[in-house]
Amino acid sequence: MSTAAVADTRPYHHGDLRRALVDAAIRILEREGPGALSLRAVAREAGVSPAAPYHHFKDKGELLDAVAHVGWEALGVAMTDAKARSSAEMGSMLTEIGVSYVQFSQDHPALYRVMYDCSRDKDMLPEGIQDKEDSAYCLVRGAFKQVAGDEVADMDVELATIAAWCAGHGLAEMSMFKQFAPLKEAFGGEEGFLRAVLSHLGMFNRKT
Amino acid sequence: MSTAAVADTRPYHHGDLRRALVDAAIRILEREGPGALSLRAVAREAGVSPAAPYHHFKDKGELLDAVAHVGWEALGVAMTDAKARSSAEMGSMLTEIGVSYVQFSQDHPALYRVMYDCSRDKDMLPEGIQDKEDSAYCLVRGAFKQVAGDEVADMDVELATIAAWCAGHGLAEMSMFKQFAPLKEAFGGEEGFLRAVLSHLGMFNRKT
DNA sequence: TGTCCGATCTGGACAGTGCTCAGATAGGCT
DNA sequence: AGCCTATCTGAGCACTGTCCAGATCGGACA
Repeated sequence: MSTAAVADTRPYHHGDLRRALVDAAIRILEREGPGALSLRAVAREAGVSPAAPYHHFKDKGELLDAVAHVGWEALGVAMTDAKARSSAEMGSMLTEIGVSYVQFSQDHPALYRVMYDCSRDKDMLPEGIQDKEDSAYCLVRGAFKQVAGDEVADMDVELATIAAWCAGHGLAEMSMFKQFAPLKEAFGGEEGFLRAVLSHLGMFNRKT
Repeated sequence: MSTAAVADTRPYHHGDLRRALVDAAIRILEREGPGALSLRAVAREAGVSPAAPYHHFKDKGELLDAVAHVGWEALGVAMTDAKARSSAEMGSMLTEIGVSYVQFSQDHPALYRVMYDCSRDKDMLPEGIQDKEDSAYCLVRGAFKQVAGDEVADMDVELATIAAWCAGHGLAEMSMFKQFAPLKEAFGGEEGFLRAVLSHLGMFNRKT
């Protein structure tokens, strides 16, 4: 096959295989779930031999890291949008951001799982993900600082941010299980349920 | 047979292999982590052929379900203990339960992960796990009801319980990442950090 | 322009996995 | 005793992640 490759879909030295592989992985993730995400399946989806990915990623984990990176970017965009959308009414900002976070996890459950599973030890992650996660984290903390005002200590803002992030992540994971179906119905769907739960987080410290 | 028929699974000619397999799995989990938990490795650890487990579990997932079942039982015990230990000072009960939950996840991270990963759809879980999870869930709800008193609607208690569970699970997962190391130090270790975060959950709804 | 180098890609191979199945083994029942 | 059934084994299938020797091609250098 020495000629006629010009107009064909694949130029045999792929233009940007790295990118194509990440795209293929995300496509498989959304279509068939995390269980179907094998390196060979990704190569197959990209129309390339099973060994080809190894010229762009050290191993499967590194591919997953790249996928996670894309995920964190998308989540950051969603949360930034939510913040912007709610800036008019200050008090609801945190709720809007929280809802957008959980909503993202519901819209892209497989991708969301990869974002947290991709590496055992987050300190070892390539800085890309850390950055993005960090930037989303900073976005939440910034919102807290705005809402809390000046009378609150920095440490409290920090802890509240962590607490909110944990609550969001926990709610995101729990919402993937179908257990809350009746409650969701009672609150007029997914979003209503999320808002209701979010608004009850304070009860944890209720004084008697 | 006068031992109250404790294990309903009848013993057979090579011992109680079902139980031995679950134990072997947990041993591998604690020793080498979830990545090393293959069905063949479990069989190897139990000193049995790779096909033997299939006479006691339909597939790998069913073994994992059995492992998760043991995990939920242990978690239930830990939380019940924490509740009993704190009953003197009512206000701290929820915090104590929460701390014991997160502590358990830190003490048995691999087991904890299996407890939530073992099945895609929690509604499809064998009733054993559902029961245990349910019973732990009821324990938390009961504590909330005690703390909140009578003036609070049942629905609010329900939502608060869910919120607390989500927060606990989120904190448990987040704490597995090493990112909070400096903060943990600032609060005198794991437990101090947990208590601090837990006590800040209410800030999520701070009014401005 | 022609030649060669190094990055890219392939086919084949290896060990390990989940799972199935025909047969071996050995308790417990009549 | 003799059978029956649950239990266990070994071989084998399709799949996986990973590595390797070689094929192929783009672009730099002559």
